[in-house]
Amino acid sequence: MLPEPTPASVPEDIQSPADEPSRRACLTAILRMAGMRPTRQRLDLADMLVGRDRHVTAEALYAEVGSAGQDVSLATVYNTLRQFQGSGLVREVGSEGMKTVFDTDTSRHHHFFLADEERIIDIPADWPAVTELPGIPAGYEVSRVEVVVRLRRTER
Amino acid sequence: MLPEPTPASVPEDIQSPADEPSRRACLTAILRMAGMRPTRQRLDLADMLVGRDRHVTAEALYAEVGSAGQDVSLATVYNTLRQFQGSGLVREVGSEGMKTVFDTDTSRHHHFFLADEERIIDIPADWPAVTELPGIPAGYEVSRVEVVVRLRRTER
DNA sequence: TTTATTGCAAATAGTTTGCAAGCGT
DNA sequence: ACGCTTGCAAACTATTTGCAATAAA
Repeated sequence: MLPEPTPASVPEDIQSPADEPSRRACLTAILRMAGMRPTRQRLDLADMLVGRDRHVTAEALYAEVGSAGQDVSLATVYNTLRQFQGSGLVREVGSEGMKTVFDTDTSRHHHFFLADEERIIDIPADWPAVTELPGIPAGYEVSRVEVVVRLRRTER
Repeated sequence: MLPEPTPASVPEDIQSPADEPSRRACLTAILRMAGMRPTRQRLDLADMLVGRDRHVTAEALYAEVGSAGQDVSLATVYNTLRQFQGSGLVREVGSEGMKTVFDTDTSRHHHFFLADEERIIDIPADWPAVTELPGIPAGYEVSRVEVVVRLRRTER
């Protein structure tokens, strides 16, 4: 998806992985493509996220960036994560809005989630949602399987 | 699951549905069974929830109970919903904790959720999670299907 | 009368925002 | 220089909690 950046000359006085300079160049290109100025803080954050396989909270990323010597304010971490989200660099997990929703039907069933209307509808319990489970990590057992089918209004 | 309450004599000077008094008796029994004192506010809240098919937020329930003339403080609504949840009278929907989690992998895939450890693990994208969709309400289209497999440590 | 429950206000947690100062182009 | 970004603090939203007053057993 990304063009390999031209390998720049690599100085040796860097304590990070060997491909660090070209990685920075790559990240700069990505930010530009997304219409964002490649500021120091955006590069630092992108560095910890792009191409890595992670699940992070704003708070955790803030702590991490801080302990790495770089310095990015918490507000900027929040704002930058939202910008990255807007550009498809990261994706929000779960998050059915911020309020807790309680369901009076406590039996096994799944949900339609109408984001635009802040509304939740039950999917009938007899729907064969998940017929086969993925391999569970050792030492764990399934406590609940929840399927959320997010709906949006059809255009026109 | 509940024994039918003995049908009490039903006075006629009540503006609620005809079975209201026996319903209150039933709710009282439920609260007692759950080890809660059947206070006025708990009965009022249980009345709007038990046996009805609803998805409510604390805020919405508070507004509703207020506009119904009864009066329950917001804090009590919150606390009572948690108590009801503990007794299995209601169930929390979704809610993977309160912090927003961002995933650096933006491709289609699902998640294991380890509640105890505040940790999320990707389920490999090739897992055939949902083979068949439920009937979608008219006027809507699916924007995303998300499966959360909640795991807990196996005891011992 | 003893113990549970309520309501209020204050505390907390997570996140967003306004605005002056600073950086990228 | 011009405009986007940052950082700080204050604002906000959702929820919990401490505690004195009150109601249930």
